[in-house]
Amino acid sequence: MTTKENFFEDVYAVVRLIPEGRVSTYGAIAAYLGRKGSARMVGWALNAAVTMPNVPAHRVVNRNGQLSGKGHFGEPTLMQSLLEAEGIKVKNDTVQNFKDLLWNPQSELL
DNA sequence: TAGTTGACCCCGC
DNA sequence: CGCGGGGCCAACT
Repeated sequence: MTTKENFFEDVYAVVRLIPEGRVSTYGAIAAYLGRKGSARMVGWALNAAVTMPNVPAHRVVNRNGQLSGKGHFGEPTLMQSLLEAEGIKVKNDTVQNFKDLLWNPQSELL
């Protein structure tokens, strides 16, 4: 009763630690949790994160900087709106200057 | 119970 | 340089 919930909570914790105006990637979070290569699980956790308040899942994008999960925010424009509201420029469902805004838990939290 | 899908990523052809 | 397949772990049907 603790395994999966622990994994979910862990993902939430990292996502919540993402600074405002920054973005992270599934692979980075997955690697930080030890599920390196299992980035899909991070996506699953974030899917459940929709029901979790205070979890800025909109700050989590794929390795390409694209808003992969924008279609899961209820409205396809919500994710982009939230990112732009934080000062992040989004164009064509892709984070501009993504490389510079990328926030890596393994490096930043270290 | 078993099969398929999924907010992904990497390698091979 | 473009396309396809495999790998990962868990949830859904």
